[in-house]
Formats: sequence, structure tokens, C-alpha cells
Amino acid sequence: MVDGSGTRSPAGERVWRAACELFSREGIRSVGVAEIAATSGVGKPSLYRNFGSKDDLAIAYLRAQAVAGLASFEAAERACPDDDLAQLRHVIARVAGEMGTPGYRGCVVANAAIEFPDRDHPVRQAVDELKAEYLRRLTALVARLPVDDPDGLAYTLQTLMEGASATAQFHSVERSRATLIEAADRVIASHLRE
Amino acid sequence: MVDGSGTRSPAGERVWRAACELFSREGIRSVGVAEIAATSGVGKPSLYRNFGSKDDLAIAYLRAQAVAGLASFEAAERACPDDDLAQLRHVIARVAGEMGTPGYRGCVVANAAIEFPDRDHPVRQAVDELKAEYLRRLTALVARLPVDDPDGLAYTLQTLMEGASATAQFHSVERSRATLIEAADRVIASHLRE
DNA sequence: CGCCACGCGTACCGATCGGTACGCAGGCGA
DNA sequence: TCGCCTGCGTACCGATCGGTACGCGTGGCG
Repeated sequence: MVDGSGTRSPAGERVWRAACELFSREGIRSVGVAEIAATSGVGKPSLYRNFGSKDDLAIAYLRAQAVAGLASFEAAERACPDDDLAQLRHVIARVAGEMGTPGYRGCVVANAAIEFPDRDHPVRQAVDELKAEYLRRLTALVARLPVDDPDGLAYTLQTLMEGASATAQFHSVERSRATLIEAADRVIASHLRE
Repeated sequence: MVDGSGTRSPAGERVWRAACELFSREGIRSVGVAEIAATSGVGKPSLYRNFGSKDDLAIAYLRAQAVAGLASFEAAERACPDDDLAQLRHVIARVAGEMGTPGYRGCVVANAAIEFPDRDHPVRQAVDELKAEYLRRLTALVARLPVDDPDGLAYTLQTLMEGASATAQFHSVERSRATLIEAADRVIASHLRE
């Protein structure tokens, strides 16, 4: 799921694949480099040769997941080029749809913010960066709608997405998904001027 | 901030205080038992004598935080006994207000769900339990309002609270707080039948 | 005064963490 | 055929993890 963009050695590629799998399933702090190496079937030094450290590997993983998320904006524009509202719904639906994947653990980027509370930690800084970028893109899309407070609406929608991602983990995935869709509709409707 | 309810030895009390402080500030997994013991000024065995394990201590901490959160329902009923809508706003305002505390790290219970991805882990099971209880209480309050879908509204409000708690960590606390209040108002308004 | 039981801290345990020194195996040019 | 360079895994490092064996100090009671 998602490439890592850089050209890598065969061993590095196996490490990347295993790391994405494990990070998605169990989070970042819960998996050790030994586990990644064992799962990928390569030695630890191959991991450290291709990625400088576990932190760097984690950051690369988060970046890859984030660009995959941002890709939904382009997909939305491709799907309905002349309907901004439909594009927004498309982006929201993508988040809602992801919640159905087995073993869903919420947004991995947001989770990383919890796993690394220290704001000076490089992983945490990457998280803040990526989240800001997503909000920026979402705001840009919302700003094309006939609303009076695009920043407020975009922030509210991101809040709903984060909240739904969270509640899906300890409540019902189905209810979280339905709630995200419906609440987003209500909020959008209450912002749209007619 | 919150008692631990059980009677404890003096050393145990110091452990409890230090653990609450550290868990709130840095999360659960990030702090070791040695750090808790050192901060509280007691030896590790005192920690294990008063609480059976780090997991048990963490669960006790989460329970204490959760009952503190549930207390806002009673406080709301005391503050405005005959106005259910005002009570609901009171509960929401409490969550919004907590976001202003320095070093705010979101809902510690929700964070624990991220820190312990394994659903069989005792800490994680406590989290699911506590979150379910909160939703139950919230739903009971919402059900007293003239709305057609109290379960849906309660779930939406919890989603907003979780989302605001999350965004406050990597975006702006002020915006998250304002968004929670305003979005909750919009959603409540759209559910109320007149 | 002497005894005992209890609460406590020092010092340690094995396991696991992220990270690395080093040596082996294989392909290529000479 | 030889030498070299590259890419890889084995085995190890110190640090830290959660948890515990054990002995010291003290206060109550005979």
C-alpha cells in the first residue's frame, strides 16, 4: 500500500513492506526493529542501511500514508471536476470507507501524535507538519464552496474525521462511519448559504 | 486531581500522585515504573505492593480520570436541574474547558486505546469499558431532549469531543475549543424538533 | 529491655529495546 | 585466477524495560 518513492535495495524493499504492514496493524512504538527485520526476512543492518533509524523509517511511513490520504483530493477532482461539493463528499467518504478495513486502527498519523507526546521528537514534528498540510488542502477545497466561514467548516470537518476515526476503535465502526457521513452533511448544510 | 478511592499506605499515596502527574503529562507507555518511583521518592517495591503491576496502576489511573469525567454529568444536573439542554451544554463545555490546561494531551482514555492496540490487553479492555460507559451516560442525557434520534446525536457529540481533543494536539487549542462548542450547537440545533 | 512483625529501599533479575562491529559470500574487472 | 568491492546476516553492544529477592530499620507489645 503506497510506495516509498525512493529507489531501494531488494532487502530494503522487503523491510519497507514489512514495516508498513506492522506499523499499520500494531502502531509504531509497539513494534521493534527486530520484529520488522524478522518479518521481512532480512537482518537488522539492512534496515539501518536503507533507512537511517527506526524514527526515520517511521517518518517515511507516515509521509507515505499522508500522501495516500492527500491523493483523495486529486481523485475527487478527477471524479467530479466541476462539483466542489461532491468533491468534498468524496474526500469524506474516503475516510469513512477506510474505517471498514479489518483491524482498522484510526488515522496512523494522529495515532503517532499520541505515541510520541514529546513535541520535539522528529516523529512528532512530522505528524504536526502532515496534519497541517491536510487541513490546508481541506480548507482550500471548502473555500470553493459558497460558505461564509470556510476555515471554520474545514476545521469542523477535520474534527469530525478525527473523532470518527477515534470512536471507531472503541465503539462501532459502522456507527462511526454513518455518524461521520451524516454529521458532515448536517454541518455542511448549516454552513452553506443559499 | 481525583482521589484513587482505596485506602493506601503513605508511600502508595506518593506513587499514586506521581503516576497521575506523569501519565497525564507523558502518556502511559512513555513513563517507566522506575521514573514513577523516582519522582515519587519511593522504591519500586512500594509501587508493586500498593498496585499489583504497572498495568493495574494504569487502569486505576484511567478509571479515576473517567469517573472525574462522568462527574461532569452530576455537576451539570446540580447546576441546572430543570434544563436538560443546558446540562448537555455544560458537559460539552467541560470538555472544551479542559483543553485549555497547559500541556493538554487530549483524552487520556482515548489515548490509552492508541497506546495499547492489542484489544486483549487489560488496559485496552478497561478503555473500551470506560468509553462505553461515557457514551451511555451521554445518550441518557440526550434522550431527555426533544430529538428524534438521541442515539445518533449522542454518538455525533462524542465524535466531536474526541475529534476536538485530537485536533487540539496538533492544531490550535483555541480553534479546537471554539469548533467543538460551535459545531455541537449546530448539530444539536439540527436534531431538535420544534 | 527484648522480641517480633511490618513497611520500606537497595540491588538485582531476565527480557527486550534501538543500534552496530565484523566477517562472509558473490560478481566484476584485470 | 586473483583481488576487490559491494550487499548481506550473525552476533554482539549498552541502555532500559517491568518485576522481584532480600535485608535493613522501626514501632508496638510483652
